Amino acid sequence: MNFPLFFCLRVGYIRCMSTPRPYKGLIDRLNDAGVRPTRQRLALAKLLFEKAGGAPYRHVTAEQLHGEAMAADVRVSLATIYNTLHQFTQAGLLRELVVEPGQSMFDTNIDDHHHFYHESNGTLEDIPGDGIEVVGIPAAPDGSSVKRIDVIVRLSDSE
Amino acid sequence: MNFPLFFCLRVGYIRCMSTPRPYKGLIDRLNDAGVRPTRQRLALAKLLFEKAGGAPYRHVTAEQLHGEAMAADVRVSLATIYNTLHQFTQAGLLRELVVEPGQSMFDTNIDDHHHFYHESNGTLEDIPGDGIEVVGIPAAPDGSSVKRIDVIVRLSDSE
DNA sequence: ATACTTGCAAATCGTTTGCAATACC
DNA sequence: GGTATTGCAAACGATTTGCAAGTAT
Repeated sequence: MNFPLFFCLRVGYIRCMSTPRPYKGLIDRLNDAGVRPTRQRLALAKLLFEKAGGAPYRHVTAEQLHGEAMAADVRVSLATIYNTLHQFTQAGLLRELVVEPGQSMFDTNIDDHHHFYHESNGTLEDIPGDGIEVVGIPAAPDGSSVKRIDVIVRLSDSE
Repeated sequence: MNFPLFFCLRVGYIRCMSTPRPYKGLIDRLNDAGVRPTRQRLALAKLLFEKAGGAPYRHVTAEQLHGEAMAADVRVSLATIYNTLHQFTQAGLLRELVVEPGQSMFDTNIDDHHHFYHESNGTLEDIPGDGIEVVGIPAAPDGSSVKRIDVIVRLSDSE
């Protein structure tokens, strides 16, 4: 009779996610992307994909996500954060952005779109894909093809 | 009588730069930019601004430049390379680009222009400023102004 | 049962810094 | 001569890796 074990698990789950029907949807999402839905990956997916305050998407660094995980009582090592972010990126769930030397940001918006970068506070803001367009790109040289275009509009405080 | 000393200096110079009238022009350039034309800064400026094979401009990393300096028998520490690259950038002689996580590139072209990035070999290629245009940028939010727009066209080898 | 994941701690990489020695004007 | 610059080696932060222990299917 493994009731006690089962009970423990439930408690663990409830503590981790704080919403009634927590990981439903996320599990499918991870499975569809081909990443095994482990406890920590689900917890991070929840933070990434469901915890966008008002905004539809998020831009986070590994350290930030780690901090959020700690705050949410989800014990995940930083190494796992990095692994997970890269796995998600490879699986097409995230997009990695480099805006400043020294650290990567991960964007939960994987559609074509571009970014404002607020230099004052290191924050990124989406520019909707149809709000901007790049024209006049010369043909890609020789045997290469365009994989993606990144546009970063760098903003500095000024009135 | 300091003839011998003078002689040594000449030899040093000739060894360092291998062209008859070596730093003329570069000295002015550094002075105009407000950086003192020291021996190592001149040597690096020479590598940066005069050693572009056929292309008008260069994209180098700190490590690359250090390697070139070594190869040219110019003894400069890596720390000085970094210092110099940042001083040149601040002085408006270079432009810093971040294309991949983990390292910065420095571009000797400071005019408005954008880049192809060849993911296969980590190489950057200029797209002339008038060969590309970004249209439809929403107004900069609140009290901020556009400082600069970076467009990176990422290329991957195909077929 | 087996292969995949995780955590930890150490290693690595690019970059920065403190400070004594040196070079510039 | 006085200040700016350099080199070295150590410090640093972000990221990665190796490996033993834990977890998913």
